[in-house]
Formats: sequence, C-alpha cells, structure tokens
Amino acid sequence: MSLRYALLALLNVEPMTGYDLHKVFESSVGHVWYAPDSQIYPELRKMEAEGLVRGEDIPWGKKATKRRYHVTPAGTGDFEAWMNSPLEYSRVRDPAHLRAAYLEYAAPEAARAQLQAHIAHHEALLRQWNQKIEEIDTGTSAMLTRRLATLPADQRQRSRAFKRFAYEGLIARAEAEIAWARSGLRLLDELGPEA
Amino acid sequence: MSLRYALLALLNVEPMTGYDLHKVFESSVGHVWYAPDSQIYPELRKMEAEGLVRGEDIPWGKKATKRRYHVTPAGTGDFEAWMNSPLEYSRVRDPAHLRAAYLEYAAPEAARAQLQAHIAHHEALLRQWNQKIEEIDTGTSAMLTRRLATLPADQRQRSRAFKRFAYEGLIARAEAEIAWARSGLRLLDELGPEA
DNA sequence: GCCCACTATCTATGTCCATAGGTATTTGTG
DNA sequence: CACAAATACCTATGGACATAGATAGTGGGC
Repeated sequence: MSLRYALLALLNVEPMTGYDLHKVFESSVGHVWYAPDSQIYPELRKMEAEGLVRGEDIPWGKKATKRRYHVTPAGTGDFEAWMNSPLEYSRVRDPAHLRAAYLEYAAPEAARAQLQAHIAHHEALLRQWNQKIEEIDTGTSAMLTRRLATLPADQRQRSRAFKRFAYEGLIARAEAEIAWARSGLRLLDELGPEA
Repeated sequence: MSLRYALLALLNVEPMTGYDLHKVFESSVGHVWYAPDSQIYPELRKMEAEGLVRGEDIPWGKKATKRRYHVTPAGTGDFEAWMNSPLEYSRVRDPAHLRAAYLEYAAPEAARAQLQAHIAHHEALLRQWNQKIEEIDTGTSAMLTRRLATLPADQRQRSRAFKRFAYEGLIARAEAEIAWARSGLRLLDELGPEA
C-alpha cells in the first residue's frame, strides 16, 4: 500500500516515466523503498485511473513516445492525507535475528561468516548513507537540488533538515547492527570451539 | 521461505500442533517472526509431504484428535543446511523512514504525533525484550527451559548465550530508533512552526 | 551501416501474506 | 448443566512482491 505513496513522493519532485521511477528505486532511494518495474507500471495505470496522477505521451526519437506522469491536485491531497495519518506498524519478519536466536545450530565457522556478512552488508549501507548526507550538506544531490528548487526559499532549510534526519536514522540503525554483530563475534571467541 | 525454518526451529524444541505454533507466533517470538494460522497449517502439510516433519494424530478429549508434528532427521538436516548457508538480504521496504524523508509534507502536529508513536512503538518492544532477557537470566522462560532440557549440559551455556545475544540486538535496534525519533522531536522544536 | 547497450513498456506465473470468514470439539466457569 | 471461551483446523479471496520473460525503438561507437 505504500508503493503508491513512494511514487507520489518522487513524482512530486518532478514528472517522470515509469522507467525513471524504476531507476530511482534501483539506486539510492532503493534502500528505503524498492519496487520492480513489473509492479510500477500497473500501479501508475491504477493511480491514473483513480485520478492521482496524469500521464502524457511525450515524443521520444522519431517514431516512439514515452509516458511521463505528474501528480494531480487529487494526488497531492492523497499524499498529504497519508502523511498526516498515523503509520501502522506491520508484523516483523526478521530473518537475521531469527537466525541469531538459533545460532547454536550453525557450525561455528558459518556463524562467524554470517556475522561478518551482516557487518559487511551494513557497512555498505553505511557508506551509501554517509555519502547521501555528504551530498545533502554540499548540495551535490541532483534529486534534492531539483526538489529544493520547487520550494519557496524559506522552506528549503526545513526540507534539507528533514532529509538529513531520515538518513541519520538509517545510519544509526546500521551502526547499531554493526556493533551488535561485532559483539556476536566476540561472543563466539569467548565460547570457543563447540564441545 | 523463512517460515518453514521458523517452524523447524520451534518444532526442534518440542513437537507441537499447528495451533500451538500459531500461539507462539502470536506471543513473544512473534516479534521476530509471525504467521497467521491460515499460513501455518498448509505449510505444515507441505513440509510433511516433503518429509521434513511427521505429524501424528493424538487423542484430544473423547471424540477428537489433534495433529502434533515433530521434526524428522531430514528436517533437522534441512534446517542445519539453512543455518549454515549465507543469509540473503532482501530489499528494504521501510515505511517509517520513507515518511521521515518527506516529513515536511506533514502538518507539524502530525509529524510530532508520528515521532511520538514511533517512540511508543519501540518502547513497547523494548519492554518485551528486556523482559525476555530477564527470563533468560533467571531461567523463568518456559520455552527456553524446555529447549535447554533437550541439550547436553555443556551446551546449555552456549544456547543461553546465543538466545540472549539475539534479544540484545533487538534491544539495541529499538534504542536506536527511539533515540532517532527523539532527535526528530528536537528538530521540530528547533525549526518551529512552518512558514 | 551495423551492432549493442540502454530506454521503455508490458505480461505471466507463483509465492507470501493479510484478512475474513467457516466448523467442530473441548474445557472451564458460574 | 449450560454457555462462553479456548482449542483445533480449514477454505477462500485478494494484494504485494519476486522472477522471468517478451517486445520494440533509441543512441552511441566502431
């Protein structure tokens, strides 16, 4: 149900084609939300049918056209209504911590490898997010720059601050995961080889 | 795909009915993995067809029977193979942080309410997990006690340590989320009412 | 001018999961 | 003993998502 709001948020910045949206999900934003194109195109059509976005065929080359969608006032209203409604927290499904609870069943080397993979995974995320923060601070983020350009000057500081805040949360989480996995490695050392 | 491994992990402790498994998911363990009964019963049948578990009809009252499943050697092998295989990290879908990135579109009171709800949500989780740690330390967890009873004495310390480790990770994450949301509230204070 | 990677869109299949029911028996409580 | 609550198991429907394709035009390099 959140896919459409992720799409509305992105289209709010600037009109895009389904292909563009898919590329955005594949890149940076993909670590907050992701969708394959096979989900994006039908959702856009549904949203257009509901009047939340409107697509227009724009020429592409000499024979072809592509469909670029922009948000309608109804779409903006829907998005803001969602933003102002309480967020429902769905049930957790957490394979990493499910495994951790039963790590005794894994071979010690496998347990170690998994914790190291956990660290590597979150370190990679951390690098990306730190880079995002860097881009926000230095104004080198193309997406954010375009978004700021659509806002009145007095709101830009606000927008920038919220964007930074979101990434800070992701960074804090990644750091917590890394610290936890490191403590797991220490635990394996302490417990030594299994009996 | 992880549901069956969650089921195998639980059935490894002791044979249970589908109803029992569902109750376990509804309670404590449900914060690592959850499944509705409408998913559990069919999955158990599939697993039995594949030879991972075996169910036996045991009498219940005077007319009825219930079906209790236990893990077969093939099931144990499958579970251990999974535990020793690398965990694949699926794409993230994170409604809370998606919203945070666009918090400027929310009314300030709504933004504040959401951050407070985020804090309340994770504080509730925190309480449950701290209680779990307490139960592990004091030996008052029925599930863990039964599991420990199935293990040789020299492995109990190990099992207890891993279980504690898993909950420590969940606690660390919840604390990070709370700290982040609190910093968001401070940010709202600093930015003041919107223009 | 040919080839190839990219852009752009679409369909089809299957799994996972949420939600909402249904039925029958048993067990505990007043 | 009646009755409610819990136990036990089941089906049906629909949405969300993964995966794996198909098709067709475009743009750039050799």
